[in-house]
Amino acid sequence: MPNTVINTMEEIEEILEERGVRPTTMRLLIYKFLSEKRVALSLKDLENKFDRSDRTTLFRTLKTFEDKGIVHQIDDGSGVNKYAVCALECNCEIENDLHLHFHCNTCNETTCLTDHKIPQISLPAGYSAENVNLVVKGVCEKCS
Amino acid sequence: MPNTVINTMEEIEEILEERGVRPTTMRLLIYKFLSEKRVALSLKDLENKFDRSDRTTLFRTLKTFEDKGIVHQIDDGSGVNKYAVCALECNCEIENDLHLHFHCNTCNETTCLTDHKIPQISLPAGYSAENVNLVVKGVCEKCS
DNA sequence: AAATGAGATGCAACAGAAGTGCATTCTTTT
DNA sequence: AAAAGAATGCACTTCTGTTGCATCTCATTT
Repeated sequence: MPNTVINTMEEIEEILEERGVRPTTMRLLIYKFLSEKRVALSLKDLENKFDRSDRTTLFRTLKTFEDKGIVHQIDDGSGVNKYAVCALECNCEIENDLHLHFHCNTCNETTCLTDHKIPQISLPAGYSAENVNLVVKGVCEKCS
Repeated sequence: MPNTVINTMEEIEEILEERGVRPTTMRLLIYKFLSEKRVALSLKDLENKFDRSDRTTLFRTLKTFEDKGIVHQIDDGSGVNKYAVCALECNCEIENDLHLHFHCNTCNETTCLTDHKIPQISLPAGYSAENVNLVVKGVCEKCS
């Protein structure tokens, strides 16, 4: 979830270290960029922003962040993976952090609607859920 | 949705013609194959089945079917697009055909749970929904 | 401070899926 | 049968994601 709070570099450094990620300059900048955006970002978005850094570095940074629970990946159906920083309490667990995502067909932006939890879903007998992905597509506030 | 009913070739021919799709031999076979499967199929699945036909033909057949409302596309988060034949009454409209999809992490199969409609979702002011995609991941009946 | 070593970064190359242009073949219509 | 239009097949391109390996950076140890 994109934080509305802007973190200082010192705070970001703490966040990364808490999760066992070495706070390099690039990682701090990438985290800062992600956390300032209200929307989920793709690798391409990072490439455009950090054009002096290599694709691979950005790619691996996202993977590292994901592995360590710093960002979560979003599949909004656009065909490219997007990422948003997790809320503080978020453990990306099925019980407590399954919010829905809204994908705007006009501006192509994907927003985390953290306040909108996914309703309880009943499954047929024999099926067990581990994860739920709910993406609503339409027109966002900005574009309507 | 994969029909449980097996259609005769004559019936399939009617279905295609009703939708304005010329019922060529390949298209009949592809529809038949799709409709006999309980699960959504990828382009690769069709390639494996119809190895004497060209990828492009299969690709374009799926696109044509999708455009004409004969199949619906499913993004189950596996990274590849999958397709399943629509139910008879399905117009892929938000009001009446939004069922959920279940993706099994073990067998990698995606099933349409047509009986499980997507619950009503409330959106913040200014947002309007055109489409909803709900994929539950976990372990299916067969694999549990 | 210099050496060491682990981790981070950059470059190149690859893999898989999706998509397009064009020539050829098939079907339907006249 | 000829013509027109649609379907198919082949080759090629693009885009995203991914990996291997060499190099660089930084923290730690001596």
